[in-house]
Parts: sequence; C-alpha cells; structure tokens
Amino acid sequence: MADREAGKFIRARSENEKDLRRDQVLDAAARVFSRDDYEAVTMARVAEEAGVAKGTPYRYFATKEALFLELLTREIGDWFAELVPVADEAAVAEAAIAGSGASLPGFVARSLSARPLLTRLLPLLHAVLERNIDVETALRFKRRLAETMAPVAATFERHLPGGRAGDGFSFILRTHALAIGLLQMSRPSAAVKAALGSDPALAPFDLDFVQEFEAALGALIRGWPSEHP
Amino acid sequence: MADREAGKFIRARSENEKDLRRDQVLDAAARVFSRDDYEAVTMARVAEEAGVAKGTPYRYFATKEALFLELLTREIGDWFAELVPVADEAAVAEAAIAGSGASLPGFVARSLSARPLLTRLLPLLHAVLERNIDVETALRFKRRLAETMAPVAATFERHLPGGRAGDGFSFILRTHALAIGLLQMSRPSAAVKAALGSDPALAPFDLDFVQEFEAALGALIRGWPSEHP
Amino acid sequence: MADREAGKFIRARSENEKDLRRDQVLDAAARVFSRDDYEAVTMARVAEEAGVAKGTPYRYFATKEALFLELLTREIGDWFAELVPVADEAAVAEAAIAGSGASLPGFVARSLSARPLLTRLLPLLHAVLERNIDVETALRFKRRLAETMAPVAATFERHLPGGRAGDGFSFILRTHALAIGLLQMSRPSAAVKAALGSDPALAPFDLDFVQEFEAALGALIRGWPSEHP
Amino acid sequence: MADREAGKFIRARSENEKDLRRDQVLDAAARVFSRDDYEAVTMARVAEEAGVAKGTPYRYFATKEALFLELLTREIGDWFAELVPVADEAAVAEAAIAGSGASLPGFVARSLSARPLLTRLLPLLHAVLERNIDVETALRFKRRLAETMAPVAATFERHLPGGRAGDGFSFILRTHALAIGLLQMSRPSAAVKAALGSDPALAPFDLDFVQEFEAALGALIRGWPSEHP
DNA sequence: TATGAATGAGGGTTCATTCAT
DNA sequence: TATGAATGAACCCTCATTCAT
Repeated sequence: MADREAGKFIRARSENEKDLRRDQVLDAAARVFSRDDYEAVTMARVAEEAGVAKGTPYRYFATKEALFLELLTREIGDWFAELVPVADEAAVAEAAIAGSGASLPGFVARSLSARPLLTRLLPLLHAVLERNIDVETALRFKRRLAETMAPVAATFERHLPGGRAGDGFSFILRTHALAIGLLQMSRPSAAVKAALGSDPALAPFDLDFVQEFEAALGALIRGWPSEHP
Repeated sequence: MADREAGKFIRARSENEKDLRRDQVLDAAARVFSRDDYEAVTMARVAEEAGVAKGTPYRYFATKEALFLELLTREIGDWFAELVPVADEAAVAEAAIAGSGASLPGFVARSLSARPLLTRLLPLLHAVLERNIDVETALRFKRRLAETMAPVAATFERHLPGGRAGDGFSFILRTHALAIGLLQMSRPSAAVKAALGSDPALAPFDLDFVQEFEAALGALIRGWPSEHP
Repeated sequence: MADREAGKFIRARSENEKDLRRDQVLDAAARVFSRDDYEAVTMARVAEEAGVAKGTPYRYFATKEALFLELLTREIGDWFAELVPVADEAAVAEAAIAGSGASLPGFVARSLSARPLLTRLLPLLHAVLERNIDVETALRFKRRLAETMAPVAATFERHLPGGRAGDGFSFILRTHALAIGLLQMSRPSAAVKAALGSDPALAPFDLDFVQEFEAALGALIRGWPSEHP
Repeated sequence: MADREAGKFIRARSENEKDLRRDQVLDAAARVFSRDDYEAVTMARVAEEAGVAKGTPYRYFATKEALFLELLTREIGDWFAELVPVADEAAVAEAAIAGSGASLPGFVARSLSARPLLTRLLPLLHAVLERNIDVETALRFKRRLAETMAPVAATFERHLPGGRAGDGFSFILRTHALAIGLLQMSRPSAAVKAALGSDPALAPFDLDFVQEFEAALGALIRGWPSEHP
C-alpha cells in the first residue's frame, strides 16, 4: 500500500516494467515467507506486502506454487553463481591440501546454510511446490535448473575421483537429496526440539546441519565409485 | 461397518482386546493411505475402513499425526527387524566379495523399496508428522526409535571403515536423510513426470530410487572418514 | 441462489452496492434466525438464504457473532427511533392522566414485544454475542449503542422523578436488564411450558411478558430515587 | 481417583449412600464449574473430579443440564434459607429507618453477590439449563422452587406497599429477572471489558452489580403499585 | 493491466450420552 | 450399581483462485 499511496505505483506496460512488478511480488513473497511457514503465507498477504491488489500476483504467477518455485529458482541461481568459482578454487585447494577446512563440502555446506530462504524452500520443492504446477511450468523449471546446474556439474565432474560424463550431475542430485533430508532433520518442530532437549540419550538426534552436510558430502566424494562393476 | 454388521464387533475391554482394536485402526489407516495421499486421508475414512465410529480412532490416537507416526514406528520396526540379520550377513559378504550385488547398500535399498508404506511415510516424518504432536508423543517416538536403531547401528558400526562409537547411529541418520530426499525426488508429481518424459535432455532428473540409493549409500560407506582431522 | 439463478446477481463494486450486499446478508440472517435457534443457525444456511456463496458473509462480517451483533444493532436502532417520539408524547400524556393505558411503560413493553427479532436477540447479547468478538468490534458496538441511546435517555431523563444527569442512561440499562430476564422467563422451553401447564399451582411461573414488563417498568419509574441518601 | 485408590470408594447401596454419591458428584461439578465456563465443563471432567467413572454421574442425573439444575436448586435453597430471617429483620428495620444501609435491597444484593456459584448459574437457568430437560425434571424443579420461594414470598409480601396475595411471588420473579440481566451486564467478556476501559465515554456501561441491583430493587419496592387501575 | 468481490471446497475434533459387561 | 469403550453428530472459517469490471 505504501508504494501506491506514495504515488510510486505505475501500471506495468513495457516488458521491463513487467519484470519489475514481477520482482516486486517475488520480493514480497520472500519477505513474508521469511516470517511465516509456507502454509501460513497467504497470497493476499503477499499482495499486500507487494503493495498490489489480491488478484495481481496471479497475473505473473499461475499459482502460489509457481510463485514460490520461481523464488526457489532465483535462489538456486544465486547460490550456484556463488558456487562455481568457489568450487573451482576449492577443488584445486582440496587437491593440494586434502582435508583442509577450505574443502568443497565445507564451502557447499556453509554457503547453503547462509541462505535461510533457500534452506526453507528446498525441502518444499518436491513435497509441495512440484505438486500443484502444470506440465509447462514443470518443464520450464527443470530446463532452467538443468542449465543452471550445468557449469557447476562440469566443475564438480573434473574433481570427482574417476569422474565420468554425468557424474557431476549425479553428484549434485545426491547432494540435493542429502540437503533436503538433513535440512528437515536439523530443523525440528518445537515439540521435537523440546523432547530432544529433555533427554540426553536423544542428543544424537540433534543434528548440526553444516557439520552433518559437510561430513556426508565429504564421504560422498571420497567414496565416489572410481570404476564401474 | 462390515464387521459390525456381521456381528463380529465387540467392545474392547481387556488390554489385549484394546491392542487388537488399536491395530485394527492402524491397519485401516495403512489401507486408506495406500490409496490416497496423506492430506486426502480423512480420519472419518479411516474409521469407516476400520469398521468403527468416527470418534473411536481418537480413543487410541490423539491426532491424525499421532496415528500415522505410530504407523511409521511400526513400519520402521518391521524394516529394521528384517535388516539386522541381513546387515550382518551382507557386511560379511561384502568383506569377502567387495562390490558384489549382495552388498549392504543393495539390501538396504531394495528392502526399503519393497515397503511402499514406509517409502511414503518417511518423507512425511519431519515435514508433517512431527509438526502436530505434543512433546510427550515426540519423546516417546524418539525413544522408541533410538531403541529400534540401536542393534542396527551396532551392526553397521562394526563394518564401517574405522568405525567409532556413534558412527553406526550417524550412518543411519545420513541414510535416513538420503532416503527422504531420494524418495521425494524419484516420485515426481504427474506434471513433473510428464515434463521429464517430454524432453530427453531432462532424463537425468528421472531417478531410479533403488539404483541411486544403493550408489549413494555405497559411496557413503566407502568414503566414511577412517580418521579424524 | 434464487437471485443468482434469476440473473439478478451482481458484484458489489460501489460502496452503495456493498451496503446493499451487506443488508442482503443481514436480512437473510434475520430470516433464518426467525425460524431457528441461534445455535441452529449456520453461516452456510445464512449464505444460502442470501443467495451468495458460503464465504461471502465473511467479507462483511468477521464472525457469526459479529453478524448477529450487527443485526441487533439495527434492531435496537429501529426500536429506539420508534421510541423517541412516542416517549415524549407518552410522558406528556402520562403527566396528564396518570396510570392511563397510554403510559410509557406500556409503550415500551408493547413496542418491544412487537419486535420478535429483537426479543430473541436481546437475551443473546451478553450471554453469547459479546463472548466471541474482538475488542474493536466491541468498541464500535458500544459506541454506536451509546449514540443510539442518547436521545432516548435524554427524553426519559426529563420525565423521571427528580431526574439527574445520567439517570436516563441508568434507566435504560435497568430496563435492558429487566427485559433480558423477563424475556427469558416468559419464553420457556417446551418441556417447561408443559410442566407449568400440567400443574395449576405453577401458574404464577407462567409470565406474560408485556404485562410483567409494563408493571415492573412502572414500578421502576415511580420508585425512582428522587433524592440521594 | 484418589478416593478410589485410597480404598474409600464404596458402592452406593442404601438410600443414604446414594445421596452421598449424588452429593459427591454435585460437589465435583461445583468445583469444576468454579474454574471453567459451563460449556467448558465436561461430564468426564466432573466424573474425574468426583473420583468416579465417566458413566457414573448419569446414574444420578439424566443430563448435564439436570445435574447443574440440581446444583442451582441447592444454591437457591441455601440462599433463600439465609434470606428468610434477614428479610424479616430487614423489612422491620427498613420500616423503622427508611433508606438505611440495612435495607432489604442491600441485603439481597450483597448476599447474592457473595455466592459466586449462584451468580454464574442464574443466567444459565432459562437460557441453557431448562433447554435440555424433560417435562418431569422441569416439573420437579419448578415445584421445589415454588416451595422454596413460598416463605420468602410471604415475608416480602407483608412488607410490600399495599401487598396483595401473590405480590411476594411476583416480586421475587421480577427480582430474578433483574438479577439475570444485571449479572450478565456486569460480567462482560474480556473483549468488552477492554473496550469499555479504553473509552471514558463508555464508563456508564461498566456496571457494579451490587450497586445497580440494590438501586433497582429499591425502586421496584418503592414503586410497587399500591392500588390497581 | 489491475482490481477486489465472490467463490466454495474441505475435515479434524469434542463430548454428551449409551450400553455391553 | 459401576464402568469405560464406543458412538456420531455437528460446524466455523480460511484462502487459493476466478472473473466481472
């Protein structure tokens, strides 16, 4: 509303203006989602936060899921862009000083952990977001994802033991799976957190995401099959 | 209703009868869930399937989530019971013939895959089930889980490279995380499946759970840190 | 539905149209309530009666209670509007011919009795309606009530023995209390009615609202403290 | 439960024992009701508080309403027993020193106000309790009430201006109506209380029960019709 | 393009009461 | 008489989405 009242509101006519409006909604969604659970985020609230009417977000995103899928795409893009150069350096460094704190797993784990939005969006991807989109949206998303993954996959591939074509891609997928599972496990509900805290014997269930993710990734790399059966 | 109308219905007075009634509800829930998504399963439908009144399941389970958590507990128990002896043998076999099809990862992957109920329940655990339970239920669940995991963890531990105390538990947790992620990824929604099928370039996204899980588990084991930094 | 099917249905865009839609819902609620007890009135039924969708009433009234509170406000407003001129005349007449049938108590009792909706809403006010509203709704209601009461209170005040500032307001409040109690007592449930009818000794419990209300109001006026202790 | 475990629990066999068990349930209901709203009081909770099984209260009271009607009967009985002698004295005193603080209205108001259970039960009588009882229960209740009222009515009658036969009864009924209304009005919900407190202009709505009740009763007595039209 | 009024599907849960034991 | 397992009715409200304007 603020924007509208301040007279900054304009009708999006050109392509550029449309992109702006689109981002405006996306940013609003990110802000609202940073405060509330996905289920608790209403499209009305997003619209309000964006300073547009309730129906407006639907002019840019077919469904709530499509909107958040877009948000996730953006986040993944940013993350991967940050990862590529680091991956190269890290991989090199790793070759030089095995086990150093500057290892690739460490970089991956810490950089993901530094993206609260992404860590909350990732576990929603398959469980929620991909559940209510149409084939075309799915196609667009997967293609964009494949493109985004390509350079990172290529980098990883060069540094995987006995790296074969496609290994980089596979590695990312398994990394992804691991991330989804570990993120869920390391962010327990209030009740579970309380339960774990009340009994020392349950301490092993209380995971530290970065630590676990780094360790598991490291094992995944070290144990990467260097030859096929 | 069938049972009731057939006159087989009795009030559960003894502890034994109550356990039976409890299982009756649990079985009904499993049946209904095998057909519908978790969200689509209504307590009313479960009651109907169990042949009891709508309120009866609530005598045995405080909430829908508690009911399904119980189902998951049962499934995990069954699976682990099946896993313990196999794990021992497999580990032994593995030591003998490295890389054989009789490998531990293969057993784990195939036995999990053979439990459709469990594969659908596992991704719900942290994302849904643990979200609407009270502390006490959480505590009971985690304790039971810890107990169930103990023997399997012990077995695994003996066969992990440089296995240290707690490594077996850690291994199970990472396996769990991997399973959650890979299960979600390998069971795409209809729209995503269609999208993946329509573009050969997206084929790498089309995962085979058993294959992926086995490969990732193998890497996890092989790459298990045999010494600490 | 009738309206909608008849093609008369339009979206309320202007403020005026919105008021119309609001009244449409209010009228529907009045109609449904005239047939069923408050508890038996469902919002779904009100919506249906209004010819709108189940969610539509919630665009205009936050809760069922807020809706009926609004109905009550309207009824009180109408009643008081009818009362003001009458009160003046009646008071005058009363001064002339004390004890005449044209007395103020008689007018009040009969005019209230002639409003079936109001007589059923009044006993719900404190017991039900004010129980499930938020502070803001309460504030708005009480303020509106105070405004509505002002002119009537002023009129009454002039004709109360030794009328002091605030006495008119007090008088209305006590009248209100009396009305609530007598309305409840004179509208027994079917079982109570049957019981009273079956034993002549219980006849005194069978109250005639108008008669009782008039008598009690008369006493209240006559006995109004003309001087303070 | 405490009683049962302590071995104090006995099966009610004689009439006397049955009365005891009955009172035990009644006392439990009073205790639970003193903490929670009528709707929030569950029969299961009452049974638990009484140390009996869930079905047991139903052996003594046909419905929840019948149980609370009984409680009300007991409370009214106690109150009236306390009122009779006081009424006599007060009436006498009043004749002597008109307007003294020892007035009948004052006694009535303060003694009622001193019975929290009764003040909460009274507004429920017609609105709730009499709604779900059968004719016989209603008959029994009204007859008992008539008996209880008789002596008080007789006393009041002697001191009402121009007291005619039945006036005492009428007076109690109007007192009752006034009490119901004023009790409701002086015990606003949290939201209403907050609203009234936030706007000084609404202060007149914030009633003090004792003060209002006393004043209104006084007026009722003073204005009592000494001759009929 | 933007608006915002209107839609309508959707279900877990409580609890007074019953009745087999 | 007492138990407690079983019953089953009953419902407000949210909110993603649509579509007339």
